Amino acid sequence: MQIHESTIGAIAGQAGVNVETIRYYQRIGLVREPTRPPGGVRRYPPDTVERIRFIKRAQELGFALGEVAELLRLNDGVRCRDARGLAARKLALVEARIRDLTLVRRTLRQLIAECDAGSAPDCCPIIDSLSAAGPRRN
Amino acid sequence: MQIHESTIGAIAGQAGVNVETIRYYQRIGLVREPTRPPGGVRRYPPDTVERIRFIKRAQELGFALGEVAELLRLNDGVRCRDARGLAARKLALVEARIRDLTLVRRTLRQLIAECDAGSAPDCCPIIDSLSAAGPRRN
DNA sequence: CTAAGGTCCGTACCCGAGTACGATGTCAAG
DNA sequence: CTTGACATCGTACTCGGGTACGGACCTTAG
Repeated sequence: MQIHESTIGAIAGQAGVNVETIRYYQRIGLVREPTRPPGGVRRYPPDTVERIRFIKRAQELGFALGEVAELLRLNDGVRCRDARGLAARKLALVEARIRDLTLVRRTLRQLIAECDAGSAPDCCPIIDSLSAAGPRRN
Repeated sequence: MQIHESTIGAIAGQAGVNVETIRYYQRIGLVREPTRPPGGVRRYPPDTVERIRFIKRAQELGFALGEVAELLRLNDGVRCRDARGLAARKLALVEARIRDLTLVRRTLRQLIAECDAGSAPDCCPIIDSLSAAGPRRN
């Protein structure tokens, strides 16, 4: 009952998601749906758990499910050349995000420092700083 | 007609958003709705544009509108102490995101380097790396 | 004054990412 | 063999973040 179980519920438990979530991922093609033995119950290979954990992890990092699907195709597909391009595009995306967040971090740190200095009567000039850092990029 | 306009359409134009979006922001309390002169049309103070730009910028940086509302309260509110705490929590969040993304960046770089090396028959071990970096944190 | 274009307002719709639910089927332990 | 837990499936609902639409009203240029 241990080595081969992996019904949907077991998988969900191990991956820490709702059964419905797995069903949803199957609907959108993120997780393969094992063929069902006629009049039986689907059994999932154990790496399904890893796959779902990967999805969840990537999602936390700010990838939408569509992007996650692409990332997974890197691995699933044999098409290494496509993969490289995809990874490169993703990398650029991630780097941009890091740059932006680094800016936000600096702003927040300054804000906190100013608050701590306790000086400013107009403490918390966060809007000014952020909107200055903002659309001026264009 | 220039100096005092700021009808909703003008504001939307300057901020680069849809009129409907401003209406939406008003519904959810992100943007103040100026009182309407009876049988007339609302006029918006020019800083509304800045506010909306700020919202859009913060959103791009990964803040949900609810979080943006909190950020804005930092500035609107006189409650500097609360503001500091809020900013500090936001900062922690941003730092965590940066750390995570830095990991992803490294993974993607490695992946690309490996692809370029052209060696691996199982090119693109991105799932392995990411899921290793992933839920193991628990 | 009138016509065009903008505002106001409510309501409905969209997408992404799930969650919930109810009917029916399957499986395993007692 | 029955009972209870779980699986399957379809459909509907939720929530965030908007977009679209239609009818009424307002404003302004010609």
